[in-house]
Amino acid sequence: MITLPDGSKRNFSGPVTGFEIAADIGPGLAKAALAYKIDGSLTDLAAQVIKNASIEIITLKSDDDTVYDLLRHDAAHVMAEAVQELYPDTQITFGPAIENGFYYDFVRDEPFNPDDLKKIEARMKEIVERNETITRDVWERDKAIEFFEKSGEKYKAEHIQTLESNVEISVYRQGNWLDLCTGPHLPSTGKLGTAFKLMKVSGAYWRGDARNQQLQRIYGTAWRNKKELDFYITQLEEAEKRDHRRLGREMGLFHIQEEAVGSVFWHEKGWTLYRVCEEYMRNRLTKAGYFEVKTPQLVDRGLWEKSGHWEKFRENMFTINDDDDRVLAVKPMNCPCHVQIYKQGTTSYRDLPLRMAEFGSCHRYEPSGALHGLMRVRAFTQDDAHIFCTEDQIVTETKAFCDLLSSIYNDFGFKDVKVKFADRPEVRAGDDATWDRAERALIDATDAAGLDYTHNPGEGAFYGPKLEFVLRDTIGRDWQCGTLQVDFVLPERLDASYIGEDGNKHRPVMLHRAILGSFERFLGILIEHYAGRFPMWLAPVQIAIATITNDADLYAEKVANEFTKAGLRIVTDLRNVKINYKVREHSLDHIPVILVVGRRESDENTVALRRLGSKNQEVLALDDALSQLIEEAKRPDNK
RNA sequence: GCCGCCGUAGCUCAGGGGUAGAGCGCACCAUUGGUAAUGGCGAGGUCGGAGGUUCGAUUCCUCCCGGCGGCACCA
Repeated sequence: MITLPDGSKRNFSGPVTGFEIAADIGPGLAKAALAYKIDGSLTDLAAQVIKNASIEIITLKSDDDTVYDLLRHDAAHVMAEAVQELYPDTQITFGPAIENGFYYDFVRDEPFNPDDLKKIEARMKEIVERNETITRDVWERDKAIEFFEKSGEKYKAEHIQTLESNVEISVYRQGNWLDLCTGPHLPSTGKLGTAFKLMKVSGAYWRGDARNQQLQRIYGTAWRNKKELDFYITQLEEAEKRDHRRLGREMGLFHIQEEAVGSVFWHEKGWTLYRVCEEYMRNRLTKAGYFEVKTPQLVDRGLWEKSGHWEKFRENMFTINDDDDRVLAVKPMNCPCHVQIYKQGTTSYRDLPLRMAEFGSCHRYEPSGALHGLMRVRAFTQDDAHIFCTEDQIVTETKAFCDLLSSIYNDFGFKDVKVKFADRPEVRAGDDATWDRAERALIDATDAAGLDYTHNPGEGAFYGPKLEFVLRDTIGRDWQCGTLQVDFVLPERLDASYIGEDGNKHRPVMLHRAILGSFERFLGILIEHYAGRFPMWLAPVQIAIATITNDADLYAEKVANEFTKAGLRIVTDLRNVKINYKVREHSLDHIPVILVVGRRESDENTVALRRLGSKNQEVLALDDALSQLIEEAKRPDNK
């Protein structure tokens, strides 16, 4: 007895395959069937159902994820078959479906180049054309190992050996090619269709470990039809247009050059954006009870040895040998310096919590391959702060921090924020009892703050567990920005204390926390989030005042003066070019508002207001435009 | 750091063993115009750097630097 998704039932006298069920329902379905689900688990069409079950036939029209996984996994196999046909000296390893596509990792002495990709893609299409039947066999473990050893597939053989002994060894065959694989797969290579494209070659380590051999990975994308493929390609092109490195150049925000790899040259407009964010943050922090400090860039290695950084973070630190044979490190973090400020004088329990903030300029030696525009730099500024408090205060401080953080993300236009709880890593400072306490405290605080969170095991900082705050941008990408870390270790190592109610010395707890993370990275995210079209309060230039003819110059200057006096950031465009040209230029510059003034406006004391992205304009009295735009341009913390 | 690709004008890119070309931008001239490109004219390049092969290298080879895409890394 088989139950279909619509609730209807069909009887079969004995075991049947998915294909037979589909055929029983109708020839069209039999032709379209790709795989089927038995009681929800995806299976090859050729597999049999032997008991009563509810089943669902999967076709190209079924639920997206399942179909894509099938197509993409098959695409990986077809690609591997093509590669081994073209380059017989190649070994296969793994080739899964991934988001938007697939990849396969190969072992081959010669590198694959872009020309090879074209050839492979063409061969893949031939294999689809051949419509090879895909069949599944179950092999004995030893036989499988022997087979792969003999055919020179060392990695496959090695992989089987690492599998648990009770794991079924299944092999999928298509034409003359076969692969060790758990499946499921399409019934034949023809079902893959041709809506796929090979995208790029890269290196990848065997089992993801940099100590292992590096394999050659070929990435591809695969879709249900050409239309979807084209849409995806177009999307990639659109994403490229909002790339912050491109917008940074086009909008004159910043640049990076080879004499200062990993460091940013902020141009006037970019620096304006930066300052707006910094002033906004400073104001929010002050209102939230923080005070601001500034600590040295170069600090003797002795302090880093005490803090544990010299041991745990040495390879990421820039160091300098001064003339007196001292070794100084350019600070990669601000925490040890903050403890030094904390330790000046004596602290009473009455002083706690102390919320010490710094827009701390840090340098870290990041691996060259990791550098990426503003997103990953070697010189950056954190919106860093350390809250020195008692253990009892962790909960309220955490809650207050979470509230502050969501309010700030909201102001920047990020509504979707997720929280991850990261607990003790393998390499850590402090004993297990301390970690138990720290993790307990942070979980309690998180619960008290009413946050939903997911677990991120083993990803805590070396000195304590942390909350990671992940925001999602307009095009659905996730960015980890904020963090809150509970630290019982550093106060101990650097001997920070306070005098308690009982008159004795106690250790404070340190909460390390950041909201934006680094200004550089956060601005990169903002640029891409808004695709350069910033809301008024962030826009480096808020208003362009453009004249129609020189008759309006005097009036335009008067308008400009009014807006400048009101603190708005404007440009005045009196050039002798057509208004169309001016509108185009300022629109391409992503200036949110263009005020056009001509003879008419000059006579009537008005402005013609046009917003970025709109073709309409609105004529307003100058005073009205002024008060309206002043209101719109207010920083959210001043509203 | 590793693998692959790339480096030609400010930007985007073409070219290719005989010292370079387009579009946009920029400068200048004309044009004073009503909401996303007015027309003309001109300047601008040690072809990433250093070696090598060659009569001759921007072009071919080697090394270095940097960029891009992945991988690894990301307190």
